[in-house]
Amino acid sequence: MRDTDRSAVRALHLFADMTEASFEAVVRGSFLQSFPPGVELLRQSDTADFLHVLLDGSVELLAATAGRETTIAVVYPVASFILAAVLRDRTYLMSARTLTRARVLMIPGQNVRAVFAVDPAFAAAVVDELAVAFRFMVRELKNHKLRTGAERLANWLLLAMDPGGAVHLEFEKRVLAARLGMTPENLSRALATLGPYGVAVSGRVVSVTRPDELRRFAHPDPLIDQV
Amino acid sequence: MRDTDRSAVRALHLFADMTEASFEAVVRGSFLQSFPPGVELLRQSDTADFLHVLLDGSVELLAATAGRETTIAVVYPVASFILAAVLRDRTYLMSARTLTRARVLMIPGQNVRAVFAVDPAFAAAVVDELAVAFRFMVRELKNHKLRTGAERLANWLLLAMDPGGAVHLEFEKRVLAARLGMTPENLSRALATLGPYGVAVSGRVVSVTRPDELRRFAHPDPLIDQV
DNA sequence: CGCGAGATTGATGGTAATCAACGAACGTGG
DNA sequence: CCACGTTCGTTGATTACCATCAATCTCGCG
Repeated sequence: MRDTDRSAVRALHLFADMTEASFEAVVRGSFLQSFPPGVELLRQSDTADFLHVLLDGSVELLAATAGRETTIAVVYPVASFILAAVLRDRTYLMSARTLTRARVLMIPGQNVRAVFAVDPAFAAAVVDELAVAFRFMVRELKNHKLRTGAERLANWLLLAMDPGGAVHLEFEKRVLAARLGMTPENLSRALATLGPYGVAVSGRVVSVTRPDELRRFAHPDPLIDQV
Repeated sequence: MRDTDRSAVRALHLFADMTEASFEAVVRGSFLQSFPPGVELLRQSDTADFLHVLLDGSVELLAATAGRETTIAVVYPVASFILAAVLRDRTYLMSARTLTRARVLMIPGQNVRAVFAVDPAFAAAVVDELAVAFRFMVRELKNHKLRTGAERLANWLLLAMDPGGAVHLEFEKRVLAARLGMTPENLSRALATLGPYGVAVSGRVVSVTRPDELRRFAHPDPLIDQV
C-alpha cells in the first residue's frame, strides 16, 4: 500500500482510534485495489475471507435466489461492507458488484478478528460500524414494506435535492431504480406521478418546484430516512 | 433479581464469558419483569434507555409510519432486542409489543456501554449478537423481496414441521401472517394454494404430506432460511 | 448521419391489500 | 346444557401496486 493511501485509510473512522501496532497488524496482508465498473467483488455463499472497505466509487450489494435478483443496498465511500460475515466467519449473504470504477481496501478476515480481540478502540469502532449497518437495514426494510415506489422516490428526492430544489443524477436512472427497489420502467412512471407535486425531469436533472407539496405526498420520517 | 433468575441470566450467551465484576456492573440497576400479552414494551422514536433480553414468551417488533404498520420480526427466547439502538445511544427504530405473557430482563443502556468498553469478552459477545441480528435482517429483506407470500409460507412450513410432516401452530394464524409479512386473508389463500403440493390445514395443525413436492415449490435457500 | 444504449410509454398479468360478508369455534351466562 | 355473542378464520369481489414484455423514443457518439 502506498503511503498516501495508508494515511487515508488510517484516518477512516474504523481505524482512527486504534493503536499503531494494531493498525499495522490489520493492514499487513491487506491490499488496496482498483476495479472497473461491473466487476463482481464477491459472491454470496462464498466464505468471508476479506473485509471490504470502499474508498472511492460505488458498489452494489445484491442477492439472488431461485433465478431472481434484487439490490439490497448501494454503498458509497467511506463505508465497509459485509462486516458481519467477516466477524462471524460465515459465508456472505450478498454479492457485491462495482457500479463505477472503485477503489477497495481488502483486509483479511482473520486480521480483523484477531485485532478485534486485543484492541478495545478497534472493537468499539467495529461495533459502531455494525450497529450503523444494522440500523440501515431496518430503515431499508421499513422503507420497502411501508411505502410505495413513488413514496420512496419522493423521499429520496427530498433528501438529495440542493437548496434550489435541483437534483443532479450522477448515475444512470437504472441504478437509481435498483437503489429504490423498483424497475427502470416503474421509476419512469413514478417520476411521472410526482409531476402534480412539482417534480419535473429534464435529462439527468430533476427539479422540485414545490417542496412543501412533495413533502405532504412523501410523509418523510426521521425513523426511515437518513438524516 | 432472584438468585435463580440471576444464574439463568448469567448463563446466557451474551453474559456467559464476562468477568464476575462486569456481570455485577451490568446487572446492577437491571430488572426482570413479567408482562401480560399485548403490552407495548417500548415505542419507536423513544430514546434507548434499556437493553431488553427476552427470557420467556414472544415479542413482536413492529414499525409504523404515515398510519401504516408492519411487523419487522418476532423474537423468541433467548434473544436480546434493540441492541443497536442501545449501543449507539440513539432512538429506537421499532416498537416492541408482547405477543404472549413474557419475561424480559431490562438492562440500563449506560451499563451496557460502560461494561462494553472494559470487558473484551462481553464486547465479543455483543458483537456476535449484533452480527447475528444484522444477518437476520438481511435474510428477512431477501425473503421479502425475492419471494411471494406463498413461497415464504412454504419455506416456513418446511422448517417448522416435525419429522412426521406436522406443524402445530402455537399461536394464532394472524400472528403467523404478520410474521410472514402478509395479511390474515392472504395467509388463508396462501395455505389454499399450497394444497396441490400436499399441504392440508385442520384447525391449528398443518400437515405436509408430500415434503419433496413442497420443497420443489418453495426453493429453500440456506442463505435465506434459518438453519 | 446513423447506430445503439438508455429511457419512456403502453398493454397485460401477477401478487397482495382492502372491504365486505359469511362461517366456525369457543367461552360465558342464563 | 344450551343459547348467545364475540373472536377468529375463510371466502369473494375489487382495487392498488408492481413486474414483465414490447414498442417507440431520445440522445450521445462514432
